[in-house]
Amino acid sequence: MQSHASISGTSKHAQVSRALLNDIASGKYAVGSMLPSEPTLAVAFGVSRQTIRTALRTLRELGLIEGQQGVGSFVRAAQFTARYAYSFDSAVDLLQYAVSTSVSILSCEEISLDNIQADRLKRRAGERWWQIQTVRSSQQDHTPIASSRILVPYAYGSVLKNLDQTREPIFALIQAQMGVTITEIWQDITATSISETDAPLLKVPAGCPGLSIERRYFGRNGELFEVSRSIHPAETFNYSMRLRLALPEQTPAAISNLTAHHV
Amino acid sequence: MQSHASISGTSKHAQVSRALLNDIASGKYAVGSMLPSEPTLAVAFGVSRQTIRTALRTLRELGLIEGQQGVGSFVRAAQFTARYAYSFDSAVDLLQYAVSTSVSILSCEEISLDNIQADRLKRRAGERWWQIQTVRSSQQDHTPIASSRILVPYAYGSVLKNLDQTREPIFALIQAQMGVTITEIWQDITATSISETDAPLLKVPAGCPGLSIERRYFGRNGELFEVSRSIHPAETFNYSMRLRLALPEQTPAAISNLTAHHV
DNA sequence: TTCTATTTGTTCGTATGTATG
DNA sequence: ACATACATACGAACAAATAGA
Repeated sequence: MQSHASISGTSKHAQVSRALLNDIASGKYAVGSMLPSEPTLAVAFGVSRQTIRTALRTLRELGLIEGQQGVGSFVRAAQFTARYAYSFDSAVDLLQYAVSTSVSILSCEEISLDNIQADRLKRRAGERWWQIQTVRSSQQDHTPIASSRILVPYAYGSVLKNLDQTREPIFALIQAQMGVTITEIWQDITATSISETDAPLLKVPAGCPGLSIERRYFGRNGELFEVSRSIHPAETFNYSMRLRLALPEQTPAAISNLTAHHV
Repeated sequence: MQSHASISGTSKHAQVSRALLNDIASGKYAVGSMLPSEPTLAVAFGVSRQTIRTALRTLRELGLIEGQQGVGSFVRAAQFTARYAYSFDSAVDLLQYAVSTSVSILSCEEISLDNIQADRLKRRAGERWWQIQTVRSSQQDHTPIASSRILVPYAYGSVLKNLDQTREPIFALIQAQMGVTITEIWQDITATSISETDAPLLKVPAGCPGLSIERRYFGRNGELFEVSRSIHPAETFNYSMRLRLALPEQTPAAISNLTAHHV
């Protein structure tokens, strides 16, 4: 009945995502602005809403857009260009130091976000989250390495059971037990003065310089799964990484989908 | 008409992908074997083929299975090892703050490595290098952002001519003028107390917390092209990055280290 | 506060296209 | 030629979240 033929060799959704990719790169849809609604795009491109959704999913996987239920899809980034790439294996590298360290859980409690927290997380004040406080120390000499404050949405509280009996990081527990995938981590590194509350935990004088690493773990659709903030004493912690020049062959698979659909 | 109810809160395709994830991990579907066909799975799970496809796409994105048209879906791996990649465009991100800042060159002189420097660079003491000292400030309010000490091998001294007239980072100059390619960057981030010498440059009291970023630029054969160390005042500088889940096809060969070393 | 319209998310059914054996 | 299997596409409906009246 309908013409399902691929006119130019590539699929319709690939053509649509390619067109939108260009529109975003060219600034027609600026970063931060909203895309037209899916039904609108469907009419504009002359395809079904499902096809539009397939195209938008590609852009979402590239990190270019983000969909929000009840609101729309907004542009997150104009380009996905990788020249140097830093990659790591979550279990091995991200918490590599975990193997020679031990964690003690100071507290694990239900909290309501106050205004400051809500503002920082871009959430609503009063939302219920779990808050875990831990101190990580060296297993050899028991030197404190990090004081961490971890926030987990209330709905994921079940992963916190038997927390002291597992050695896995919480984001790994959420992935395994809740069946979700963490696709993006935002990491902010700053230097701070170690606060009065952290100083005794880290066994250093208050006011000492410390390295603060805040991480936010996001899922496929931008859901926030965990927020952690760790304070490390300056003398005992060094964050080092190696960045390698990314070869052009290593472009994301989704892009090759757009250009040459079949090899 | 139909029962679209979410039984346990999560979507059906998420439940299906989770179930298949377990089946693959448990060995019910061995690596190299084929999954049942999509219609078969649809009947088995009591969902539509579309839902099965959504679940299979998740597994495909995780690199666990691979679909082949006309054949079926193969199991590629039993376990999902997450790999996150941080990618950036050298000019945009690595020195992104350069666009709204200005650099003043305090000194540019020839030095001989002393024992401490030689040890840190893993070079011989007495080697001749160029040393450049700069201060970077905001163009708006002239707030100091970074005090940098940059070392360049004596042989590359020619790129330092007219240094104050260019806005490009030195590693880019070396690449362009010496015809080499920087393939690897090592980056170490630590918190320190701002020293007596840096404090006046950054217009902060000595002893304040500061973020130290040391970078080493290597060529294809491991040649060291540049070493830079920047000290940033804690209040004005925040090193943030976004790590995205890397698709298995990409497999960037980068190595990273996250270490806690003790003095 | 409640109601309503809008928008994305999910799911179903159905049909056709394309690659494989 | 034929059957099988995945890939693509359309239409329709409901669910959930949101924004505004």
